[in-house]
Amino acid sequence: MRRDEPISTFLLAILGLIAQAPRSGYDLRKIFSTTPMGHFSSSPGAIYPALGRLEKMKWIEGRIENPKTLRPRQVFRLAPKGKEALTRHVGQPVTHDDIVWKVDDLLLRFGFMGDLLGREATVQFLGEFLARVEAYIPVLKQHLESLARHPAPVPTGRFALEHGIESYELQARWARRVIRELSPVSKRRPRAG
Amino acid sequence: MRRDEPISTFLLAILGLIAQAPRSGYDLRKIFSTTPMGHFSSSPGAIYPALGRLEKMKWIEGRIENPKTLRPRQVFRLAPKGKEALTRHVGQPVTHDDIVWKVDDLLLRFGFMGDLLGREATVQFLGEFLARVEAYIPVLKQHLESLARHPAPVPTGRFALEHGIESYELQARWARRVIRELSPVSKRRPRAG
DNA sequence: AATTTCATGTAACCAGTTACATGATTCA
DNA sequence: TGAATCATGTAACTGGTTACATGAAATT
Repeated sequence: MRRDEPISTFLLAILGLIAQAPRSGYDLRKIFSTTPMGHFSSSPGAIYPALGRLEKMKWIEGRIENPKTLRPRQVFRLAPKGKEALTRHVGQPVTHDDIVWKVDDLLLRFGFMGDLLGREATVQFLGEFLARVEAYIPVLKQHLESLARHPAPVPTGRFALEHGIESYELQARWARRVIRELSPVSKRRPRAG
Repeated sequence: MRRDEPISTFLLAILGLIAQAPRSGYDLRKIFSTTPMGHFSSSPGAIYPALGRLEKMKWIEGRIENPKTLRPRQVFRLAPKGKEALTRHVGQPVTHDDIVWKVDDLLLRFGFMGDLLGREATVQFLGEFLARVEAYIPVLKQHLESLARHPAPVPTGRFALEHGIESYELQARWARRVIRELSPVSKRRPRAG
């Protein structure tokens, strides 16, 4: 078995967007530069070579729309190989390192997951996510304590770490909420009485 | 006037840490790999060349500790030019783009700011940060509304965006709290009665 | 005696940034 | 008529990743 080629956050974004609907390089640029999705800025020098690579790997395929014009618009759609790779990637288990170094990536994977994996797998993903986050918070609090032992006149370092901790706590709350909303309530039991 | 050479998040982290105390490449690697500070992973292939560049720019200067051994430990301290550049960089005004694409960078700047700029400038920075965040939240809510108009069976995209909005709301609360804590309360007025 | 930790670095590769280039079409 | 938008791309540069390499000192 060949090992999976790793999918960077940037490629993930491109693949995910193309999975939602066929798109051109220009479409992607617009999305990256105008919507909250994708704070990966995107210059043509990043997008077009990436699309070229994905096409060469047979993960996407381009179809030229107006063949006669000089610079015809080329729309890419996801090829079976790409769909397989993308699906496998977003469904990967959540690791500790993901939580510490790649939250953005996790959130992006989550954002595309609904259509690709369905409800059950999504809930499972959130469960793993929640467990990892809950395990990490105490570690951060430990660091905070040792930081607090060296007081500074303007302790911005400590405040920054507190911000980090609060962020993870928020993520845990968010995950719990979404799990709840995605779990079948078997038609919300009517109030007794 | 020569334009400032831009300081990447990675260089910022290195400079800020060296500003706190003289450190070797190895020290930095340890910090990046073991503490919550710096989710910029750091391989030697990133750290050592970066230190080399900073030294060539005269922003830091290295002092070799055990000159006789084959691989002597080299400890870097911040040079005046580096301190000036770092101070200028962290004190830069908070822009909209920072809020959207470089929150990590902002938090890092904030974390180092206490020692470099003092209380007043820090509070001002937080004020700008808060204003930008408060201005951005409605924009995100707008996007959320338009997303909500295309319902999906498992709307993970919508949930991801909600996560983003909640994060910014948290940041606003955090900023308000820290501003409060850093503002001189003129000795907390004793309760009347 | 073997493993881990301290400590620094290089080389090949890959990918992203910036700036440049082209030219049609639509709008003011 | 001039500006903005649509639309795609290349070239030079820079910097980060991975993997490799070296070897002393401390620990087990």
